[in-house]
Amino acid sequence: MRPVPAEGIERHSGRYLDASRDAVLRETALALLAEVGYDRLTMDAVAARAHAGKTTIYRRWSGKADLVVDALKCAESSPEFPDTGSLRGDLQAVAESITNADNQFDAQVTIGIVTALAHDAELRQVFRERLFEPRMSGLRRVFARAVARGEIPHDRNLDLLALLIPALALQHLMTSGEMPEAQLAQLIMDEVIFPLATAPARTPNPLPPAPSAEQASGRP
Amino acid sequence: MRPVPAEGIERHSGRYLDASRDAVLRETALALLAEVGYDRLTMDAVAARAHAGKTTIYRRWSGKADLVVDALKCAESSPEFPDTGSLRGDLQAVAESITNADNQFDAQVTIGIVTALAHDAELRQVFRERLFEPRMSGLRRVFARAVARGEIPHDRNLDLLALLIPALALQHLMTSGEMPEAQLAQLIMDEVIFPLATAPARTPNPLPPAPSAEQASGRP
DNA sequence: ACCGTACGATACTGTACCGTAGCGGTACAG
DNA sequence: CTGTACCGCTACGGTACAGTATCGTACGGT
Repeated sequence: MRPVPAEGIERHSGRYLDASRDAVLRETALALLAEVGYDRLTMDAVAARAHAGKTTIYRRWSGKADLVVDALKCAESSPEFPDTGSLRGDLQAVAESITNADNQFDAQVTIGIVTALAHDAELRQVFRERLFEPRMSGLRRVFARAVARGEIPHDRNLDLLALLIPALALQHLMTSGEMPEAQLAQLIMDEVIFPLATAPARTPNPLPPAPSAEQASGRP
Repeated sequence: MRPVPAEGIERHSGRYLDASRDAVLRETALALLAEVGYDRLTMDAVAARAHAGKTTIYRRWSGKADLVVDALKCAESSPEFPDTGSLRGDLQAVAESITNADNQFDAQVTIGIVTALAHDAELRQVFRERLFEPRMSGLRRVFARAVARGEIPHDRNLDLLALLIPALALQHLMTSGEMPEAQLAQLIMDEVIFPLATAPARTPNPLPPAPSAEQASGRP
């Protein structure tokens, strides 16, 4: 993501930047971000935990914001869910993945930058591209497979369906301080995601489909 | 919430604490909390905006955390939705309320304390009691009315249903920086909340109801 | 009237952090 | 081999903030 010299600074001769320190510093920054959040993250703490001098950090990044954004950009996520052959099996795998370490870590990172997200558009974009979208597309693929199998009707909005899972997980994390237990995750799958995904097409419902939110005037 | 003398401090004679300053300071703290978040909120800013001396603050509260928690405790919310006579009408009212000022303010406050929430159990409890639960019970009443009308089957989990609305709103706020537009709120109601609430009872579904999340062993 | 206290305003102390500079020591290019 | 620039480490100046102290003033019981 960042070539050997930091900016347009020309290096003439002598030693080059030790690329192995880059990764260590990025990982340390991310770990601290998850632990204490953006505002309480200090450069001294990053340097101390990475057993690095602060000079080594500032030789690579211009400051805290630059370091954190770059660390987020370089953190790759693993958003792939196995194809178990059925929607119910896939959703069970998703439910179990919610409690695993990677997801916990991402969630803590998310909590850590929420405040900064509120007034930093660049950070918001990085968050969406690097944390949010990868999770979402993994989930979307789960639902797309189920549509292909014929388990989900074609009129279903898969984006909306996928959106529900991280939204509920994050809310639970905020209100309880911990990610959902496997039991709650399973409950959400059984009582929200699965029924909503597999309910019969909406034509039999005794009301108009209202495809694009009509501005409701009076209602009898 | 806080009687005239701050703590067990006995006041003997002379002037009493001006109760009208309490409310002003609490409102100012809450406003700043919504604007900049807990970590960036400073006592100097509260004092300056309230045209008060810092002494006046510290005479009432022991510090920043105490002030913010007390301000949250004293902030009452207005969680009542009108009964329009139908679930669809009620949900439209809910959708519209999402974009109004009170809700916007509460959401900004929520964002402002998310980071602190992550490692402060007391604050988390106050948040749940004062911000989260009032909203939730307002929503639960909407669904309870619909059950009474016969619009929602009795097997539906109303808590889970109510949970979806703030979860999606908050996630949208985090990823986009703004609360959902009326159009998106309406879409959520039409495509998620309403179908999930009013879908026929789950017995016709080709799978067991799984009423209390059975620890899924192997699935064939 | 008097006295004690709240009030706003300002100044102050102590701490925590950011970002830079300087220290030996060391690795790599020429 | 020599010079340059990296490395970790420590120290420093500058700034921002929490919380306290102090001042003159305005109240309000007694």
